[in-house]
Amino acid sequence: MQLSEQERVRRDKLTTLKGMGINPYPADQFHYTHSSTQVKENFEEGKKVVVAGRLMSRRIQGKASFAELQDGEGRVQVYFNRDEICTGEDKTLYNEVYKKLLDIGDFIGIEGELFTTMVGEKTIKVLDFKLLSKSLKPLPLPKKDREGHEYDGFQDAEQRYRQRYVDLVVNPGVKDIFKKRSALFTAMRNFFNEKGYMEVETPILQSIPGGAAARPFITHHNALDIPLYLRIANELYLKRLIVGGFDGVYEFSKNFRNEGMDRTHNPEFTAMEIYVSYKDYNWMMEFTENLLEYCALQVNGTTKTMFKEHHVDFKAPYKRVTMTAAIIQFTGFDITGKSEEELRTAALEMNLEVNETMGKGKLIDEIFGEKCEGKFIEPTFIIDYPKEMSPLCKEHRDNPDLTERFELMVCGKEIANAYSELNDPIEQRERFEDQMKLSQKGDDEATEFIDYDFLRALEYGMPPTSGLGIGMDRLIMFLTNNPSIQEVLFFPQMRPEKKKVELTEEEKVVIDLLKVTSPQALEEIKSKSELSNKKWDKAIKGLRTKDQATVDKTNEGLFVNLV
RNA sequence: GAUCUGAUAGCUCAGUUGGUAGAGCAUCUCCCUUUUAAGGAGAGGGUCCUGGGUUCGAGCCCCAGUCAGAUCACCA
Repeated sequence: MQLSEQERVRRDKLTTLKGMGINPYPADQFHYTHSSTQVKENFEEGKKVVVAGRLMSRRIQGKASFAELQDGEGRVQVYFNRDEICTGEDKTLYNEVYKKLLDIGDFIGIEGELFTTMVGEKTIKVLDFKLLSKSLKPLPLPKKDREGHEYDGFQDAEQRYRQRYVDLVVNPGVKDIFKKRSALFTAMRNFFNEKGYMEVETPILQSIPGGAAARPFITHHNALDIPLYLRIANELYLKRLIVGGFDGVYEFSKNFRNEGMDRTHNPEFTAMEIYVSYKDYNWMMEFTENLLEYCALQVNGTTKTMFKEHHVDFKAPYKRVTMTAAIIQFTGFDITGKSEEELRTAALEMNLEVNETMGKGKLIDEIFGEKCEGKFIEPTFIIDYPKEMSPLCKEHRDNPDLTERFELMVCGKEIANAYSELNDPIEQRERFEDQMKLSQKGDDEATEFIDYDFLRALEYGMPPTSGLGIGMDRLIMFLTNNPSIQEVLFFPQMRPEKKKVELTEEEKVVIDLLKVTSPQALEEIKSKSELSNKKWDKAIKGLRTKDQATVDKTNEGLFVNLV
């Protein structure tokens, strides 16, 4: 392993510590009495405390030193004085252990008493300390001056996401995002549980990926010898539970979609779905706005928030705009009663990219998406979607072309989607079949599987039900003013880091030959390499175990491939 | 998938027309008892993302690639 000088120095210190009889990774529990915030909030001059944390900065001035200790809640200043720590003749603990063998990043436990410095900083005077865990890699050290300007920040997005642990240690704002994320989940759970709805779990491995139209990840179950799909949605399973007789069920659902990645899409993301029996989408709208108002308050302490340049207020109630009205408002075009051809012509006149595979629903969605969606900044319910793009939604009670569906738009983005759920099993079957036709026509967003077990469940009877789905990642992006989904996920998906592989001299010879042409006939490359049989064998086996090359047997013979 | 931008010390970043690789912080050594981004003095630390090419000579120019970011496309 290639070590930097600083890493070697820290390993040497580790050895020295062990040589002095100090265990750098002790096993025993460390009993602390106060957290950093408790120290500051319940501050009393002269009070004895025991604290633990990571050493984050040091200012050494000879026989005295100030340092900062960081724990789960924040930082507190500690004061090391040689003669306080080493009361006798032996000054090793201060001169050697503290000054020379500790580093920024080490975890230590401290026993001390509180005092206020001349500059007024609440501080712990160290009477004794103990190394709890030695850190072998130097942390980046961002610093802030009095005006809040940051120096030497750890800001490179790639490094921050790949090494989130470092990001969290060093950038306190990052921790706050995830505390808020957790607070949001707690708030929703409380809101639902208080109303008597039950949190449930449904399968992530599904033999039919249903409930949405999206490209699934596929895997294989060996014992059953069948394909299984990672869920793209949990909707159909939650409705089965409503059929089974629960009044309200909800699930925070990790969903997986094998589609593009960008700052608003991660291959796995979290949705919350809730289904409540005997309700309709009008009830659900009111429920949703109350829910979001409550969540915003719990997370931020206020319903008002900023997202980029937009001021957003989650205070209920929100405006309701029909999709038809929205399209008229922004394009002047009335979609009511229009045929597929008329819609396509209108879309073309608006310079939208449309094609023959698009049905009515898709065309309307395109017009809405391009011309209207981005215009709704304040939370707004868009209601009454065309039937064709909502295969799981009940037909509108007043208009058979529409469905009882709403989406909640915030800052031009969808964050919630809800229906009066379709519970007519015969119509549901027809809608699925229509989707199949769209799919065969080439619409890759249409559902291509029919879940017959779900239809069977509906045939037993599902009460009138309203369902709501909320994109949790998106919502937390809005509540924390983060335009990138990667900032609100602890570990966003990244391309794997390429490990640099150490190759032997013989292996390098073969790789260099493969770089010229690949695949190459085994006998040919072997003679070109001019290696002995034994060395050749070792080299090619080495390359195969290091995943640098493969040997493939074809009708033409054996070939070596560069990976 | 397309376009643009970027990758240099542990971190943040300079690097001129192609001519010995730089700064601040961090690290190491020495001095220093109430500081708060930053006390003083000195020292060490580099696969300039990778692989080719041009050239007497490449961190810099050319080609190919890797990774990331932004914009777009895609996305119930």
